[in-house]
Amino acid sequence: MATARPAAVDKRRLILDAAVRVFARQGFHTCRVSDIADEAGVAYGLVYHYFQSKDEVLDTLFLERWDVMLEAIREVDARPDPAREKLRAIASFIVDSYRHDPDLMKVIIVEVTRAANSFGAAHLGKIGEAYGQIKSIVEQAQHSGEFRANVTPEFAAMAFYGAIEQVLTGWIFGLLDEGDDAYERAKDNVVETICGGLEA
Amino acid sequence: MATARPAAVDKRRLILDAAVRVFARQGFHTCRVSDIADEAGVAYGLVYHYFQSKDEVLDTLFLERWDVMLEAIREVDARPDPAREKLRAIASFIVDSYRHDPDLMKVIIVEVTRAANSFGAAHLGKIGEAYGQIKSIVEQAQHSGEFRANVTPEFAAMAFYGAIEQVLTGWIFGLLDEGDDAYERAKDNVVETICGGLEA
Amino acid sequence: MATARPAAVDKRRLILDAAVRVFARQGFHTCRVSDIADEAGVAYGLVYHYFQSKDEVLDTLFLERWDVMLEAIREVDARPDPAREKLRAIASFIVDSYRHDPDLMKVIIVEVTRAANSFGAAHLGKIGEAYGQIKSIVEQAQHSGEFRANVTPEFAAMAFYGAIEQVLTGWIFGLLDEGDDAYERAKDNVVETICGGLEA
Amino acid sequence: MATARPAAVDKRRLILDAAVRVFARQGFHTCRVSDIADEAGVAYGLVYHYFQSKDEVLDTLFLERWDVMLEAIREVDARPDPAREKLRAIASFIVDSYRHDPDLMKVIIVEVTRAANSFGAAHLGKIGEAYGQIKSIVEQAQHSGEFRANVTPEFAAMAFYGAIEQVLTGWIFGLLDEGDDAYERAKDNVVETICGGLEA
DNA sequence: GATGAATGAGGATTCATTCAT
DNA sequence: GATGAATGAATCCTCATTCAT
Repeated sequence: MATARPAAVDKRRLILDAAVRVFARQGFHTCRVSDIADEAGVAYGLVYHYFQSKDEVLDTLFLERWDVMLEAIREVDARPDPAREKLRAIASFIVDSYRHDPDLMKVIIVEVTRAANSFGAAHLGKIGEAYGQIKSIVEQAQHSGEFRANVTPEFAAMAFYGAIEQVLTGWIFGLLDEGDDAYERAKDNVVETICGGLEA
Repeated sequence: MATARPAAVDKRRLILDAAVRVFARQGFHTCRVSDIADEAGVAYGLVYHYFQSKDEVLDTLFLERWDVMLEAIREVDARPDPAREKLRAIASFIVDSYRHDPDLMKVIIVEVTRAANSFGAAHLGKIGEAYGQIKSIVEQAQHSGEFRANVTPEFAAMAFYGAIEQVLTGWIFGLLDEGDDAYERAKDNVVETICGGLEA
Repeated sequence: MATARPAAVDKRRLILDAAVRVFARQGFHTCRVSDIADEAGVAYGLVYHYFQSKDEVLDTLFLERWDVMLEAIREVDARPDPAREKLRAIASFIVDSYRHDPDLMKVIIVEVTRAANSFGAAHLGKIGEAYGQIKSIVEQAQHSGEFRANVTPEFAAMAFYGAIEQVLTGWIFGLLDEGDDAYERAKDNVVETICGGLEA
Repeated sequence: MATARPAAVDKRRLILDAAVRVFARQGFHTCRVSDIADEAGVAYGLVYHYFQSKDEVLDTLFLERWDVMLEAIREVDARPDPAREKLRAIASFIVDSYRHDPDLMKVIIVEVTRAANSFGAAHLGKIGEAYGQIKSIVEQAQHSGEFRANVTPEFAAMAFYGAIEQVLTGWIFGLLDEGDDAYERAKDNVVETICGGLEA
């Protein structure tokens, strides 16, 4: 998710990057299109040169990043590893995404993934794809005997994703301690909790 | 969470109940105050006779219900049961809340609990109380040896709550099958997954 | 302008007196009918038992007091005194009215007399009666030779009344020093200025 | 106070000029922002493109004009003329302002200067500056012996300004005859009355 | 007389979007 | 590509007034 800018400034990219900061800071609904333009240092008419609407700016940010994640999950799934390793790799990818660009992940989670009534609804399909991938990993593990079969894969996928998202939300809103250690521990803990269970 | 109305109609209650339906159907931000009044069959201004603002209507709905849940969790925590039983009782309470009044739970989750930028922020304290209770249950279980200590209680609380909320969200948006069987299975599955782990 | 209350509380009077305080404190347009009722310690429906509207409360206050003033001016005019004495008596009456009940005079001046677009317009006739009385005094003095005839009586009346009202406004808004001395000096100064002129 | 418009229409000026007509006709509180926009022939939102609020439109009109007047008074004060001449020049300026643009002066007096509870309060400082200038002229005249010292300069300033404003108010509300003759006479009469006094 | 629940008209303001330059 | 002036739809809230009790 490198946001490297070409030497000759790409105004479209400039606007997208500015939008991430503004959405993260003020929230999508609270900010004005002109706030994005100001942050990017361009006239706000230019936003409409590159995007059809304010919505499309967020849609673009979400899809760009979510597709990278879906691709990463697909790649993980293709590995010959045990499910526990795969789930750990996925959790790791998501946590590292947050570590690398917390603003972007905040926007994606707060404004899209958890915004069930607005953008969440619009991107239900894309979001569901991720659940589907995870579900498929669990399914395979149940067939192979690595995982028990007493929990439906659909359910397990929701629990796994829900647990991670809740932890990120905890970081985003200061309910959980952050830092490199915390990020690494979180990766372990998700897998430990969901795969291994809390019980002794 | 009986919404039984006294024989002599309580207009305030009428408005709150109407608001649940309208918020669930259209979303908080999309509906107009007049939609609530129309749904309740009262005059526009009466909403403002009983509530300071549109926000306060949602705040009231949330707090009414959330306090019931906090009380239920406290009651569960006071029992001499193993943590697994306690967590099952909590999951059970939340799932039954959804079964009993899906509109209200939809509103609470979609418009408050997951609306991190608006009402979620306003009620962070109240929401955090629930996390704290769950954390405390995990903590005790770790001390007693019922739970392993390799996961922080904070983290476990987030994972547990996040998993349940994600499942409810799945029902709310039609990503997971619903029905009495599904509800009962969900209770087991949450506990099974978080406490017992997915692994064989 | 005694606001003495009968032993058996007269609620209508209670409301009028409360309205004076509320109008003076918050202004007519800024206060609510319920503010008046609260100040009077009655339910706000009662205001509508005694008065047709919020406007009528102010109308009543104004007319009550203004009629007293018109009567006083008529009485002064009937005296066999020189015009200077008559004008002094009128100025004196107005200043003493302010001294006796500054809230009431503030309301009358700020909300009626100077509120040309609202109540001032409604009571133009009554207000004009006062100008007419003063004009008549000047007229007589010009005929008798006490006053010069190089200024129209209409104009003189406006100048006289305008000067007094401006001074009261100065007190009301803290632009001029107040106090018993200031009040007495003001009476002299108005007459001194308007009748005698500033010039040496 | 020429309201001449540049060939290329200045919409901001268009809106201000329209606001003068609308405020004069309907009063500030009675008119809607859309009335101003309609009168100016522009879209509703354009008013908010140039001004923060409806209030700011009136503030702008007042300050534009009041500053011109303060400057005129300062210029008058700098002359080596007798106080009587200075006061006459000031009265003259105010009367001519009214003659030149009665709507604007009506708005300034009715909606600001005499609206003690709303805009008058907001501009107390600016209004007070005018009183201060006049006071200073009187003060100097008392030192030089041109004026008697038996009236405080503060008081004299209030009387002088109050007399003029009352006369303008008389014109505005049809209580005094208007016309070029009346305007000229008024200038003389103010000075005659305040400086020379009514007495023979 | 007294209460206060119930009514509903009225208007400022925001801001995404368009478009002429 | 860039700019920002111009557009106008959409809605929350206030509060005077009515009226059943």
